[in-house]
This record gives sequence, structure tokens and C-alpha cells, in this order.
Amino acid sequence: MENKNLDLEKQISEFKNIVRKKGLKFTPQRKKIFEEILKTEGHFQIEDLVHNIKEKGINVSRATVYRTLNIMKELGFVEEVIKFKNKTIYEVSLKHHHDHLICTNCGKIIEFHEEKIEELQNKICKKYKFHPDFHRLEIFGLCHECYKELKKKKRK
Amino acid sequence: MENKNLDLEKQISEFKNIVRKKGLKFTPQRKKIFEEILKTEGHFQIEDLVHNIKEKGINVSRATVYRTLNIMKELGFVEEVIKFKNKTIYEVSLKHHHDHLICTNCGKIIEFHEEKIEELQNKICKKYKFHPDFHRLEIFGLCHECYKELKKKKRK
DNA sequence: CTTTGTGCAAAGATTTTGCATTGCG
DNA sequence: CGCAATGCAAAATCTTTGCACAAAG
Repeated sequence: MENKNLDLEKQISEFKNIVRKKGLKFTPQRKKIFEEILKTEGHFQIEDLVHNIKEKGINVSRATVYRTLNIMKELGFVEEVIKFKNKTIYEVSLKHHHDHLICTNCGKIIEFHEEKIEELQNKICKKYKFHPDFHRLEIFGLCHECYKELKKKKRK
Repeated sequence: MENKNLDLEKQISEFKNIVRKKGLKFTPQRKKIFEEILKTEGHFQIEDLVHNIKEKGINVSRATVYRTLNIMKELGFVEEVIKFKNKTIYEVSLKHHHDHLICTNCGKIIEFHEEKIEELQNKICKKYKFHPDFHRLEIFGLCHECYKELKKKKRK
């Protein structure tokens, strides 16, 4: 628990330094948004963020949330990872790269990383003389729980 | 050329039959939209479609284009494949499955298919007891031409 | 003739932006 | 103090929808 708080402070401090190094300002709003993002399990949607912040009676406007996220994206603290049903899902980029299994029924996101897939991708890029920057691999389908549930319903 | 027109008619006819089989109506608008989609090189954006149709003086409203695309998606004639910069890119699903290299500079889309990646994906799904439906693999970066061009500019 | 489709305009949803004001550094 | 950030509301995008009318089957 204490450990966690130390981590949190360390990350916020790092964020502060990087923001300032870029000639930007470290405002209470940016701090708050960053804290809220760290509290998520790694993935979040903007509207959830806005909602969570509003709920706690903290004054950060939607515009600021959007603007801050764009800055964080540029600074590499978050990534736009998934677009599904016209919603953008962001991801906190504190871990190493991974891809996603997305349940189209319950919305659950499972992360995975398969080095061999990354290698094959590089091979393909070479073949097409393509210079990759980043990629997204999203597998949509049903998680085990939803699959079982839907199979049960079908039987009835 | 003649061959191509035969193909076209055959595909339109198939579309007509499937639409009717579903109890839906085969209207001139739906025919027109389908024809325009077939004319693309496999990928298109809704607004381009609307624009192309409008330009030819054909009367199909934006609402009808959106509604028709949703139907075509359900019927499997098109797929939503890429979300980039808040734009949805559709793909005509007449070819076998493939993935995409997307140039973030010029927007060019290169298609590829790598069976080994598909196999690895299946392996991963099994590991997580996930039941895949479809997937998207998008590699963003620079195509060879843009890479060369941007390198040249940087030097100056 | 019934039911579905269309066009239009309005409404929704998501994201960006202009401008006056605030506040960090 | 100067410049960047904020909040607000308006606007810009993209997409869906209600309703009256048209047309397919």
C-alpha cells in the first residue's frame, strides 16, 4: 500500500518533469487527470474520465480533459489503442507493448504479447519497404464467460 | 473489359438476391451505392462515397448511404476495418482476409496476408479461452516514398 | 396494398476551437 | 509579469433518427 503510493508519487513527479521540460505548465488539472488515469486498470475512455472527475466534485472541464489527453499522447503517456463502436479507448503506456482481445459482448479487454507476431510484422514491413511506427492488433470475439452464457441462452 | 462488366452484373445480382432473401428491398439507391463501392480499389470512406455519388448528380441522401452501409455490414458485403483520426474506413469484403500497412503521411494503404500471424493468433485465443470472431491488424508508419521524401526534407 | 425505404432536417455523440480570464513559473 | 492553460459555449465532425411521403414486392 505504501509502496503503491510511493510509485504513484514517483510517476506524477516524472510526469511533472517531462511536462515542464517541454515548456508546458504543470497545472492542478493536469495533475488530477494524470492521477485518475493511473487509477484505471490500464484502459479508459475519455467520457469515463470526465465522469469520474465530475463525480468527485473536481473542477476540470471536458475541453481540458481532451486537450490534456492530446498532450499526454504526444508525450507518450497514453496511447489511442482501440476504436470500437465509434468510441476511442486509451491506454496508459507504462507497460511494454501488447495487443488486445476484445469481447464484443461484455467489453472485457484481455492483453497479450506474442513476440513471434512482432517479428513477423517486421518481416512484412521489410518486404514492402515500409517503415513502421506503431501498430494495433485487435482480436474481437467472445470471452470464455460470454461464450458459455450465450451458448446457454441459445439452447433455451 | 467485357469480363469486368459481367463480373459487376453478377455481383450486383448476388447482392440483389441476398437483400431480397432477407426480406429487404432492392432499391435504385442501394444498387447505386453498391456499384460505387465496387468501383473503389477495395477501401473507401463514407464521406468519399457520399461525395462521389453527389458529384455524379445521383440523388442518394447521406442518411441512405449510412443506412445502406450498416445493412451491407450486417450482410457481410463490407467491413469496418480501420479507425484512424476519427475516420472509419470501410473495406469491400469480396477478397479473402488481409491486414493493413497504413502510411501516416500520405494515407496509402498496403494490404498483406501472413498465414503464420493468423495461426499465432489462434494459438493465443486458445490460451485465453477466447472465441475470435474477426480481427484487425494495422501497422502505422511511413511508406517507402514518404520515408525517402521526409528524410530529404530533414537534411535541408 | 402493405411494408420497407427515402429524404430531410433535427438530434446525438464525440472532439475541437475561439475567446476572455486565470494562474503557473 | 508574460505566456500558456482553463472554462465556457459554440462549432465542427461523424452518425443516427423521427416523420411524412414514395415506392418495392
